[in-house]
Amino acid sequence: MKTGSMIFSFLQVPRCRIHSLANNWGETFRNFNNTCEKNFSIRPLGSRIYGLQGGHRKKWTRRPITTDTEEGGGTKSRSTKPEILSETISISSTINVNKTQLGQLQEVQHCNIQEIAQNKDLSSLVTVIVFDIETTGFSRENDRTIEIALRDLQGGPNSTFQTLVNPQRDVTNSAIHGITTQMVNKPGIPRMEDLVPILFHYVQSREKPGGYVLWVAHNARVFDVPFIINELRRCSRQIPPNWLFVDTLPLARELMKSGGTKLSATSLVALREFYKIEVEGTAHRAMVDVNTLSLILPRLTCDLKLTLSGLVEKSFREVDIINSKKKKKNSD
DNA sequence: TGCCAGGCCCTCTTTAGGGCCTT
Repeated sequence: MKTGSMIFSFLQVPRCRIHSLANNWGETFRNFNNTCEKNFSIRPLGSRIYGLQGGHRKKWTRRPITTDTEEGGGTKSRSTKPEILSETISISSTINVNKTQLGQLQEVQHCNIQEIAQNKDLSSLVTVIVFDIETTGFSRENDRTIEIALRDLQGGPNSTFQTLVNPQRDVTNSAIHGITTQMVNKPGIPRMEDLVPILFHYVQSREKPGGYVLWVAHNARVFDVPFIINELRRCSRQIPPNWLFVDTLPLARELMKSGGTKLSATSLVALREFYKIEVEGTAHRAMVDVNTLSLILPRLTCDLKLTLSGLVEKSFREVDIINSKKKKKNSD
């Protein structure tokens, strides 16, 4: 067994001006749970909601093996009361990459979505993670990821994960997201191959025993998921078979088509304006967009009367993308 | 030389084309 260890200080962000988000978050999920069916039991985010802006203050450091988890290790307990947090925080997690464990994970058979969706105890099996990536462009072949952020909607300690990624090439679309070549092309920023085992380990730590991870992103089917698949392939890795994906873009289309709403477009911005969601920070930074979508998701699913089971039924797997590609290739 | 992303959806369509959506 080979174990690689690394310290990942992936957040050094100002925890400030998030009071409204903290309130919205709890309120959103309370309303959502009250309105929707009981089996969609996402808990309100508890005590720790981290700053949403600090893109320029994020810092990756690689250090000798130690653990310093302010939020998650349980060594330091904090109030669960949402509060305005002004100090800069640093979260570190010891990442022990156990290749045997990861190998076992990949041996799990590809899941049957219908069977999962019909599980009576679905909420105890599914971890819902909203995620977003920033990239150097739209091409999954030629472009690279430069930032990744995700939020486990269960909330609680260490419910967010965010880092810049070194693409080992110039960033030519800084005007879109504000991430420059100088910010990511330096030794302190992890390359994708460094990040993947850490990310897998983090996600594994959020999974429920024998459960599934439901990844949610806007335009996930066409952009984020194929992009991630290609990134993993370049690292000789695969999507774990217990990962499912939900694309909120078709959900938005469904809502728009259903009529009775003033939703006029299906972009993330249009949805944010439609639901009157205010989020601190600049759009097109990964964590800001994650927070936006995290607030949109419960409202969107509620409007569509979608339970967790319904959401799982609308999910897709890596193999579905591969199969649809093959299908298209054969029909061309 | 020409292309330079790709899939979904709509319609003035289906033997197609263009807009939307993601960075």
